[in-house]
Amino acid sequence: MTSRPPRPRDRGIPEATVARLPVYLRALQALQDRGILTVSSEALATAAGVNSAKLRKDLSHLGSYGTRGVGYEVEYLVYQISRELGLTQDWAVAIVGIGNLGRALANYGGFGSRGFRIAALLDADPGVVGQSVASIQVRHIDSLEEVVRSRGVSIGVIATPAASAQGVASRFVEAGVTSILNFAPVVLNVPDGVDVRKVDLSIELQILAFHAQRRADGDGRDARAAGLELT
Amino acid sequence: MTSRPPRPRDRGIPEATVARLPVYLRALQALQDRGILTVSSEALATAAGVNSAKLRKDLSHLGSYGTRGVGYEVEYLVYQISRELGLTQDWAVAIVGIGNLGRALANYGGFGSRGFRIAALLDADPGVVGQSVASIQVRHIDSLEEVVRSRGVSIGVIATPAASAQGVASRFVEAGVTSILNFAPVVLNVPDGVDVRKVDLSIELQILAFHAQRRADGDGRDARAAGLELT
DNA sequence: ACGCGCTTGTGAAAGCGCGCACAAAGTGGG
DNA sequence: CCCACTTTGTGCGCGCTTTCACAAGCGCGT
Repeated sequence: MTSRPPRPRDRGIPEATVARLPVYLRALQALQDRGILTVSSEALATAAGVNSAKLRKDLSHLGSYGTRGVGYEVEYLVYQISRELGLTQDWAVAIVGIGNLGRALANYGGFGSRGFRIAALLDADPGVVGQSVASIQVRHIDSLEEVVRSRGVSIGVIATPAASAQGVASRFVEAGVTSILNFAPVVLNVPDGVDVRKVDLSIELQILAFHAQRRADGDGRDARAAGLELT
Repeated sequence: MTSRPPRPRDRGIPEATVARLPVYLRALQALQDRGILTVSSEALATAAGVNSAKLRKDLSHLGSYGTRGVGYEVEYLVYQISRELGLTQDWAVAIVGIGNLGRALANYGGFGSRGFRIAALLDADPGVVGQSVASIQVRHIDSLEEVVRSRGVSIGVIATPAASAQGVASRFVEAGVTSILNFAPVVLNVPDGVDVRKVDLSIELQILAFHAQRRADGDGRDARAAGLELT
């Protein structure tokens, strides 16, 4: 709107677009690894599993980074998306709950290369505290506040059992963490201004089951015929 | 029109609603554990973290299971949602890739109680094959087809490294599995009719980082004013 | 029996996201 | 220099989602 020339990108990037940028970024990095310098929206869209028009519209929210008749320069686009997502800066992450899931997260290589640094691993179990996971020593949950402060943790990951999750979340918030990724199957209660994202392993399975059942129901008879009766 | 009284629910449930039903179900089961028999849309909506009007509209797609002036009977609603999601039947799940994530999934108690049964664990690593995880013996990936057939596996879970995911997916499809839950950070290529859902641990982190950066940008100064300077 | 208060179920409106289709813009060949 | 070809960026319409607001319905107390 107002100052357009010096500021091509708009601050209001649609949420749906934000959710896809990491997918594009990953596809672009894969292309980069293969030594590809330039890519068309069509090719990138295929690699990312989306419609090419959607891809172009998504990228247009960041600015006009393509060249008509040519496509997008891979390296440049990687940089622009990274910057937009905030991956050019360093994010200190603390993981609470070092069970199998916590270990899986700690060992997940993709973090380090994308601007995320695991600053601390915390657990309540004395048998786990002191162990070394992914070359990081697990500390007791009691030191959460101290760790957050001293290491500048800005993102908290909760991989505890459901019963402990709300308590951990509250302590994170109290300590000043405003971004939380929650793997526990509970709805967290946090004040405004705190951003919580939830990843729920079993919800996805249930959605799959719903569709599978739906397919099975319409199996044998025509799916459209089933839609005819009733209403 | 035809058989309406015995079949009040409509087949066309919006996708957005389906994605929320598991959340309602979990909230309801928590209420049930606390001995609560009846709940209003307002209370349930709060527990599930959604707007009450949205909740009512979602439930209305299943049928009229509430009582005006009173609310919803918890037990009845649990049954209705479970049935709609297909959780009253038994789903055999095979998990491929028994690393930390695969173990976390195998040990995740929530599955068994919700209609999902882990029918098999598979891995390519000879060092892992033969181990017992969650009281199930890990078998070699080569027996995937045999296992799917003999155990009636209908849902495949991929928890392998990215490089192996597409191969596993193709084998699942080949073996007749039409529902796949993918934890590997790649876009899977599958034929029409196969339902793939993706859970990506690092994408969620990147979305959090975006919002955190956004908050940080507008910090101190007015958010709108921040849009003026720099590039 | 009746009315009052509470809660559901649902029209209607507003908002958002998706994808088509095309003009604008750049490239390369002759 | 011009023309044919390629690919981006986006206006537009459509359908899905969310939210508001309220009529309809139910139970309870009197």
